[in-house]
Amino acid sequence: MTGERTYHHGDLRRAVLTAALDVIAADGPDALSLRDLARRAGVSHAAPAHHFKDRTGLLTAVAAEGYALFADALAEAPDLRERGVAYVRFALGHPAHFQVMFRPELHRADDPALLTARARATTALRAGVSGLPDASRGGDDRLAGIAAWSLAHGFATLLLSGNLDEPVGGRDPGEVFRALAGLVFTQEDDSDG
Amino acid sequence: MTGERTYHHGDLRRAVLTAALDVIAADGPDALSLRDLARRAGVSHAAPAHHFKDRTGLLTAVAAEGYALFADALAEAPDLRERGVAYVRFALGHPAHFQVMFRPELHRADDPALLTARARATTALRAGVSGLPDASRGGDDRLAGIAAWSLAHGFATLLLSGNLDEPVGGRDPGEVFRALAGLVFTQEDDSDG
DNA sequence: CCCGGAAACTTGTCAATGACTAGATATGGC
DNA sequence: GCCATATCTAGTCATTGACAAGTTTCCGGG
Repeated sequence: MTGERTYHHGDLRRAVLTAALDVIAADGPDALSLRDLARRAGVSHAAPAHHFKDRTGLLTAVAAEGYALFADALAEAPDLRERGVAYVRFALGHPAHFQVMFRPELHRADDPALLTARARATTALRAGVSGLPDASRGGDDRLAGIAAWSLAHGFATLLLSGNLDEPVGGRDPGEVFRALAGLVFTQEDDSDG
Repeated sequence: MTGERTYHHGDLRRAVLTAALDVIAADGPDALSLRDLARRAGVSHAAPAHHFKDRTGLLTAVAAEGYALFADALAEAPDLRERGVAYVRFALGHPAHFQVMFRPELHRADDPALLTARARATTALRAGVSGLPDASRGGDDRLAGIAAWSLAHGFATLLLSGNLDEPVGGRDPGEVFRALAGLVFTQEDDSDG
């Protein structure tokens, strides 16, 4: 399978998508060039457009795939704190997806696949707020949700942009976030430990 | 002064910088084109390069100016909570600066002006952590600092990307953040109210 | 078997851009 | 008044995204 060049690539869509993730993870979405991806896949410069329409289409596909994976990752977390840990781990484990997901100006806002996947992720994200102990909520679920999301998102974002390199040191970021959450949301009991 | 076209613009550097801020605030840094800025300033397409070297140079200048303004804004805040409020207000009040500041891949990392301004902002940012009541710190200043920064940065970032439009509604984001901080850092007394 | 339509891919082209070079013009110190 | 220099112009090149039109392969119906 590797090396056979027929007129039909076989799975050009996946190949381009994967190459795009490599480039984005290494140099950010701005460095993405359709023509470069075509070269990597060994096809003509216009071939990718057939699968993604244009650059925005490709990035929209990346975002949609990202939100789908994100929703899965969040759904596996048992409680709010672990959801936060999963949030951070996803950002570090899928930096390309994550970066593109939270840059709406890169997307086709009305793409059906994107909307569906994002809705699923949003649901998974909100699911856990009611699990917070009362003392931490201060009686306002919505505010607590914003706080939790902001904390996880800020931590993940700062990590990805290299702004927390020394403070975190070599420690596992997931663990650091667990400590953060413990510090910030006064854990009285919650589910497990 | 408006309309006089001499060979020398007068203050092309400032004019290009200001135009750049407009474009970035409206359409993000990706939409920035040196040639477009030149057109807006009424000069030839290569004129901006003389002041900023290249696109990266311009964005580096934006980031440097942003960090300088940011440091000033943070320095005026009396305590940690207000520093967070100032953080959020800065992000919303200077969206172009803020966006560029936290996208290191857009900068010339070794630019002296950038390094100086960022160092000043970092100092201002860290200054307030020791002001936290003990119960909130959990004995770890560094962790509390990360928590505070993550919360403010996450909230600001999510706001700017349009992800908190409905939850925040029409309320003043600074006020919302004040509430967030009160919820998250169990305020026992702190300075003012 | 083959035939026709559709999907996948190629080739060619255009306008826009960033970067670079060389040259023209104004400015300010002396 | 004069010259070094900062500022700006004009011209060029390679790269890119987008689009149009043509070519090759695939696949299902007859």
